Amino acid sequence: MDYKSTLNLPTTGFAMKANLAQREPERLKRWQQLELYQKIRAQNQGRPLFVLHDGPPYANGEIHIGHAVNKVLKDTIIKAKTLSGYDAPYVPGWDCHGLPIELMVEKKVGKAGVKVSHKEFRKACRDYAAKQVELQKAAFIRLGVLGDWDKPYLTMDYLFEADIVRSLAQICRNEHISKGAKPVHWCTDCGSALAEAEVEYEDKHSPAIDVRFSVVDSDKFLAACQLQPGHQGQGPISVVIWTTTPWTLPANQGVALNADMDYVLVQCQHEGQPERLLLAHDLMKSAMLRFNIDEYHVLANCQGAELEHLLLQHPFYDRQVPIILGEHVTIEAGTGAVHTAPGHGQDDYVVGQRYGLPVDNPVGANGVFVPGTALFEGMHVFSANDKVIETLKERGKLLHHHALLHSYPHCWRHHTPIIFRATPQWFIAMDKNNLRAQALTEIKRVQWIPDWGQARIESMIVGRPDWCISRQRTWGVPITLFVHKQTGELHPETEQLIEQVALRIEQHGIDAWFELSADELLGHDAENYDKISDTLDVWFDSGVTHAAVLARRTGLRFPADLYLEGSDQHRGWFQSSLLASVAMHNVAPYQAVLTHGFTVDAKGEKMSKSKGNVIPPQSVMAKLGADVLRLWVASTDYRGEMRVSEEILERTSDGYRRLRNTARFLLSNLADFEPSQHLVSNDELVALDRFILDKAYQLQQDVIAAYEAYQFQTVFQKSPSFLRH
RNA sequence: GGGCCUGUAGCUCAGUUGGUUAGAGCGCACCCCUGAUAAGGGUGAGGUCGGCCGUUCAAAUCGGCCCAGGCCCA
Repeated sequence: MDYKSTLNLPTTGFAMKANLAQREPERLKRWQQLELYQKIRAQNQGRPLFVLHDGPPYANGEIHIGHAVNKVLKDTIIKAKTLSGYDAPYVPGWDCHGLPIELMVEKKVGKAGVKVSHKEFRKACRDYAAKQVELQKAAFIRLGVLGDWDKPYLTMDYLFEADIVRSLAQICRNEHISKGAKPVHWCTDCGSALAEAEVEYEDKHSPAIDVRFSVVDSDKFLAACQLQPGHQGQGPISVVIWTTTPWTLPANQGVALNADMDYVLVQCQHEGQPERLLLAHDLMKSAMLRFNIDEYHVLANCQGAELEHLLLQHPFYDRQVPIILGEHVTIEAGTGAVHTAPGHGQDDYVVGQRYGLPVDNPVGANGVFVPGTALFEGMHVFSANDKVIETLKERGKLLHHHALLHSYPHCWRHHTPIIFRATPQWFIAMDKNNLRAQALTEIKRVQWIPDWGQARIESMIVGRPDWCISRQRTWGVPITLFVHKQTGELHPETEQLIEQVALRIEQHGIDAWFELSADELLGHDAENYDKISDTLDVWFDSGVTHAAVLARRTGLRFPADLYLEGSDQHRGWFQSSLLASVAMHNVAPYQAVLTHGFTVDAKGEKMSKSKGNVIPPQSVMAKLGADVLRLWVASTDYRGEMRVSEEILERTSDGYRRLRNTARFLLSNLADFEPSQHLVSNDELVALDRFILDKAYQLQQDVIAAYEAYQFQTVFQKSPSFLRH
């Protein structure tokens, strides 16, 4: 006899075994064949719009687990919003220009302008980026992320490139652009700027010198040191600086001390003459030893901060330079006083900006002092070292001189020492036309999740220097400006000219600018103008996605409802997007910004290849399935660091099985349930049923509230808890 | 070195304005079931709430210092 029909056995097509690794790809294929994303778009048309704008990952390399976290969070929100009745499109994008791609391509085809033409090089970059996009796209699809994968946005699309240029034009029109100078790594053999990655450190012999900067007003100086009357010592007073680049002294504009460091004024005799020297307390002994001075005593102690703004005499030029304060001054070497040439050093530049010091650059592209440079014109910087030392000696400013072997940046191609050299650059000026203030106003209007994001980005905006948007690179969107050769002014028709260029770029991509001859647009006037050959910082590209995507595509909207990225983007994309958008439209490009933390290992430490604690998403998907990876993301509080390990994923997998089995049990029990026949009205339900229905309703409300607040870990916590009842 | 953030059972998380023996799910141990079976049920163990010092009648919760870690700078 067959008892099977007499028993209430589970009846369901819902398999017990998930077998995710095998079955997920089949399901994804079905979604694709169904054109599921497009169907959802069509069906939800007319519903309230919810725009989550995708921040473009950089198109280089396999995705790592951080990418997975980011995309899964976005996808979860998109799907939850869709279920809540919104039209929630998702247009993924990629960041395609920039140095990392150039470097990869250089390895394959050689340097632009050397082995291949710039045009061929750009073509190779475009092809390379396209391949990387496909690679990452496949991984994102495999993750189960639903979106417009057929029509993503690429910052290298011709139309996108044209819109970048148009955005620049608008920012120009709103008068936020300024031209300035900034020190960059410079190879005098290449005659060009080098990127960070093109610099290699090698040992080099340099002359190390200690130089006197005489105090201009002794009384004022002594008062600042709070020196007791009658114990003031005697002889000239100097602040002593130590440097290994004597050739940068012609560009000196200040002497930096550390505000919190202790300094001493020392009475001593040098070559028979009494004098007083200011040195860092902790470096006094080593300095005196170096100067070969045995007898000395301390006249006064003070902190660096007390000497701020006092004036010093430049050692060989007729100018006075201020004492300034900078955190970069340390007691590692030297005297505790740092000669500052804003045109020849990064730290010097930054601190110089703070004090409004001029960015003086007397050195030409070939490393030779430009005509008009007193004492040194026509000399190459490294051979000028001797002349500088000689000059200092003549004027009694040289305290000591010795040779030093140290690690020094070199050009990776020529293996010759490089210099820092200020070159003309384009900036988005933070304080021109109210940009910083308006950005800060807009920040207050935005909802920051978690809320400390606001303080974080605020302090960054308050403190940041002007945004240098120019790069001297090949694979980037050109700064399409014409500058008057004599006056340095932009062409009066700039706005209209840029639109003409943009139209050409729409047709032929960025090559259209590089191949353009100025007289095509300017006619006879071309001879009076320089056509800028700089490219834009890639952060500018991604910073204007709101213009090139949100405002451009139908079905989207500017500003977006939500931007969602890792917390590093407070300095990156959130900031570049905010500044670009405020510079263009005076408003933030987003209503809300959500950040997630970084993935770390079981011990809470950073993942790295060398530590061997990296968890590739590909292997998780292959072993446990994308849904387990997604459930891990959903179950983790993303506000802080997110821990992942084999064990954590195993636990997640356990949780997944439990959820799955419960769903199967419910489905099988409902297999023969016909609502029209079997539905029981509320007042006929037994108390236990009413109790559980109420519980279920409460849970539902909690879950909806958790989704609204983007707190997926709450959903994950509460659901199994309920299932126990 | 600076700004911001994190630190509650093996794992993931709750813990409301400071107030009784600090909770949940998973895992673990033991037991039961063996027609929901790569399942299910029951019982139980497990925590110096990162550390120290304060404020308070009372601190996981408030304040200070420190430790470990993360992001961004220097």
